[in-house]
Amino acid sequence: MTAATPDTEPDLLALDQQVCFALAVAARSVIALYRPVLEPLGLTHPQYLVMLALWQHRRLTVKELGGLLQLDSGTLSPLLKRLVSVGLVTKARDGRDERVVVVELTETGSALRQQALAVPRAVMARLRMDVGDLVALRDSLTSVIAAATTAGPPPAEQSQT
Amino acid sequence: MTAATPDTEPDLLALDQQVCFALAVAARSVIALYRPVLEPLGLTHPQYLVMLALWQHRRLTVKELGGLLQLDSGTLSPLLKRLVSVGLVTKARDGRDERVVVVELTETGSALRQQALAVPRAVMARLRMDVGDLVALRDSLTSVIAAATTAGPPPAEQSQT
DNA sequence: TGCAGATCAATTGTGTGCAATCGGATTGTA
DNA sequence: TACAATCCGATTGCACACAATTGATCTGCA
Repeated sequence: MTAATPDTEPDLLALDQQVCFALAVAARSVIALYRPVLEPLGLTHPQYLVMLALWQHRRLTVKELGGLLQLDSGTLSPLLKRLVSVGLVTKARDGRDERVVVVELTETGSALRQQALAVPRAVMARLRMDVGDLVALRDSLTSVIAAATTAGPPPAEQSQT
Repeated sequence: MTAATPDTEPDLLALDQQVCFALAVAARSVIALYRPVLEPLGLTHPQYLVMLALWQHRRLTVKELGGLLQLDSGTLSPLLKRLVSVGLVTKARDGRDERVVVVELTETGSALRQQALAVPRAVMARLRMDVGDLVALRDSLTSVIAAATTAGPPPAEQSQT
């Protein structure tokens, strides 16, 4: 039980640090689990996420990709450049709006999906974990993402000047 | 739309991807919450974690730091170099074992703790989130970290020792 | 004593991730 | 038609994060 004493402050502060540190370590650990599985495909984890988005949508602008993956162009530009260099995707400016760059799968990129289908199972094999725990984790993560992304800066600053 | 069909295989595979992606996004989002709070202290989030460890232990070897934070020397070396350059910590080789590098707080580094005490509260103010959800998240994360770090490569290789 | 193997930190190279800025293109407005 | 504001992606600079290698040191064993 959570002792409902008025002085719960210290616990909350400690909890915050535990959660953030655990979040960072967990993300790195799970991504590390993907590494050997993705290595035969020649993909890093972020590249795998980009390919997942393209396998689903076939054709996306850089901005759309950034929205889906929560990444900006500073990260996506070099990443896509590498995917282009290995022949998995193509980049081309949209004729109707020359500002927009459309990313599209190549034949090779589409074909890679077949090998990628085995990835989730392989990762799950390494991460032997209770399904219920996994569902609970996903729900918790959804809450944090919502709280962290909607939360404006602090509560609200009184305008001064 | 969570269809509870007896053929749960596809759902599990999809869930797996959601979890890992959500983990990456959540970690980045929460670390982004720390950024403006840590900025007045002149610290990045990984640097803040190193300082937290030193405020607690006062004196640690690079290896001990790596064990506590789950980071290797390739990450810690340049990070510590920056903390040394701004005068928060010192590095010195151990006299008894010249391979070991001992990291220690300077006066400035110790004094910074006073300002850092306000950090958790400020982050919690930005992350307006139910405490129960936070506890659930921490517990879930603990499970994943345990599962991801203890899990050897694939299921099991035939012993060859 | 002497040497092979292990340990530890640093370094190098690659790949994200983010802030800030730039240049080209489009859109709204006068 | 001009022109300012906006939008979009690329680029630059900095800071992790990890694999692989290197160099210095220590330890165990013959």
